[in-house]
Amino acid sequence: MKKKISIKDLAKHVGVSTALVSYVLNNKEKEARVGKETVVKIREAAKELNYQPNLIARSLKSGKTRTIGLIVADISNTFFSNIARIIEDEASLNNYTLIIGSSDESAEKSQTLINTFLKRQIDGLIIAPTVNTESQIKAVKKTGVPLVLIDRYYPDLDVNTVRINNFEASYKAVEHLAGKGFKRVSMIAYKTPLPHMMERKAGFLEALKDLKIHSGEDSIMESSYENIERDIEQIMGRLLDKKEGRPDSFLFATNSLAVLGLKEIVKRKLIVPDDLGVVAFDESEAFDFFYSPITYIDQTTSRIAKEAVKLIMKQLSSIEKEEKDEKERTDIVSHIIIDPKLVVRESCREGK
Amino acid sequence: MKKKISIKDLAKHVGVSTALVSYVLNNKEKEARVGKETVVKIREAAKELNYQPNLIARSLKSGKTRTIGLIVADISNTFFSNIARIIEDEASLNNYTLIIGSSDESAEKSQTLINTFLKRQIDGLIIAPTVNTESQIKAVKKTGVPLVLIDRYYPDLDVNTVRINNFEASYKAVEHLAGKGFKRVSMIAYKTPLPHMMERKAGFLEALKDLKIHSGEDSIMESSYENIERDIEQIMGRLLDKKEGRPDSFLFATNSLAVLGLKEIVKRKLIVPDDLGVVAFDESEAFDFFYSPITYIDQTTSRIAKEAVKLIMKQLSSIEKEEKDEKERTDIVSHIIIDPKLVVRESCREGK
DNA sequence: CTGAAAGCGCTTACAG
DNA sequence: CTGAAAGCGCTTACAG
Repeated sequence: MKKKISIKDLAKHVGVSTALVSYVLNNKEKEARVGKETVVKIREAAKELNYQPNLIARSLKSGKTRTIGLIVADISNTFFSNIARIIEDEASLNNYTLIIGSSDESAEKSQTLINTFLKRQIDGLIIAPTVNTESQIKAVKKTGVPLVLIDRYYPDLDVNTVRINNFEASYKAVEHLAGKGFKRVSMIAYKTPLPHMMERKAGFLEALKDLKIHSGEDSIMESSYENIERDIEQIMGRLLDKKEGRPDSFLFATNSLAVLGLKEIVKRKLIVPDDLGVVAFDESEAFDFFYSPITYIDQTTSRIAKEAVKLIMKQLSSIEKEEKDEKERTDIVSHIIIDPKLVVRESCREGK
Repeated sequence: MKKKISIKDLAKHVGVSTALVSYVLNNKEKEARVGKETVVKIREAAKELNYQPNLIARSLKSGKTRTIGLIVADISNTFFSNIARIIEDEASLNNYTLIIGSSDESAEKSQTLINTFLKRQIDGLIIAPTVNTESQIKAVKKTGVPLVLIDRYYPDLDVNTVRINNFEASYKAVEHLAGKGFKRVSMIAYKTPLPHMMERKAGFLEALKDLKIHSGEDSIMESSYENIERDIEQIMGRLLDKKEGRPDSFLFATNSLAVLGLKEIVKRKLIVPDDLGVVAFDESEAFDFFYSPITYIDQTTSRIAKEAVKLIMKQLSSIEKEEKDEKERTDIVSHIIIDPKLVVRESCREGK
């Protein structure tokens, strides 16, 4: 292992002080009025010795790490990995690096990740928050670290958010199904107090009422996060194997729910959309490949990601400005609410 | 923004030196023989003031960041996001944090990421290398940073790798197709000198020869990485629209190729497996959802990820030991080659 | 135009 | 049992 070379090594090599090396390598030779020849010599030495600055040292000095933390439920879920990818690109454009953590919908893991990231002095934090993390979010907010919630949020917290209009999304989905002649829609959702999910359910119920559709007491069925496979199997079984009053269509509240639900439908050799109409939230390659491509609610992940990074950057630059001007911290909170798009495909053609 | 509190603040608050605080908070009170009461007072103060150590400072001192860098082609690709997820979990078990970058198969981006990660003093690097990055890998190796290549590799480089037996995988796939009576197999692959892809092709060709199958000069068709959508459309068009000698089955060399290829098949209303047999590399939710679930070569992403982290940890602990003993660095390179599993499903039932 | 020095927040060998 | 001090690699105000 070759020892890493430092600014000190460079300084010795050229025969100047470390200060000069630092100025030159940060292109501040003008401000520091460094001699031309010295500049050239330092530059050459840096190249020759393949000098790589130690960003850890710089961070300690500057108090900035140029790192953004991203906490999602599960980075292997397409929805989140798509978002992560765009966030990575946007961050990189601004010279920020991304560190990623998966909370698995566990408040405990979420707390661990938040702590780790804060101790690592991240400059900003983007979170898709999990159940029971309201106090964690509040605590982050109190630290003053730029923060944006994506996808999910807490309405009572005065924190930046980027999300879709979930109520509207569900409403539109039902409207669409109704328009196609479906009469007995069931929604498959998660059992959780998370507001984004509550709103999806509320929009669904409101639409049922307005459109005078209903599907009895089973209109919304809920799965846990922990035992999603078992729960969906059970729920879909109960609904699909009904002798009477079987739903003629489904609204799935996430891509994971849809994927598992569709498996149950296929297992029973029921045909979409002839026997059952289907609309799902989120995207999934699987939706394209189902024999009857699934109509879905596009959350436009790339917009969510871009807006989130933009909000982080905005906060970062206002902090910088305030530090310079020694002004008090002003705190402007934004809520970016994106209009959901219903991407209509084959899975809910005219019902029977 | 509340000022972060440091070890110095704690020391002042309790009325001791920073040294004691550091010892206590690192559970080294015994080695340092700190007084019992002092220990208690320091612990309480730390809790009261909600002290969070600055890991950047610790890293600067220790030279270790407890960070692992992961560079893949694209984190939004299921194959890589699955791997990333397991690596995250394994790293976390060892108290390491993950930073992730996507190279987009570009040697330039790869270099930028490598540089950034090295400057950030990562303790280990896991890379799925891109074309023309052989020299980059060599340079990383020279720095002495623990390194593991996954999925792809360079045979001439003396660097740790974790990968499947690609030759064998293709061979098995063709064997399977042949066994099901398919007689004219085409492989859809990437045009790239990357060895893992070359071997997939070589295994394919060898199997064709051994099994006396052939599909003329079009047995292997190659797409670029850059224009994959356009290329696949063109290639599949050329093969599928043939008047004579149309392939009766396909081996797709990655999940992305398969997904696009299947779209072309569907577009032409050709039926899998009646008209065409299909086997693909990698997993994809889409494979489960195709009306005829796709037979695929399972790369067992979780094993790849776990072995990769294990190799990093092994290097890390041997470095530590050597530092302590002031021994010379010994350099043991491992190649973990995982046996591919063919997961047989519907997409290549008995051919006609 | 250039150098010496302080300091970011920690850790740790050393002295007492 | 405890404190003063050096040092990790950088940046930057200050003095000359």
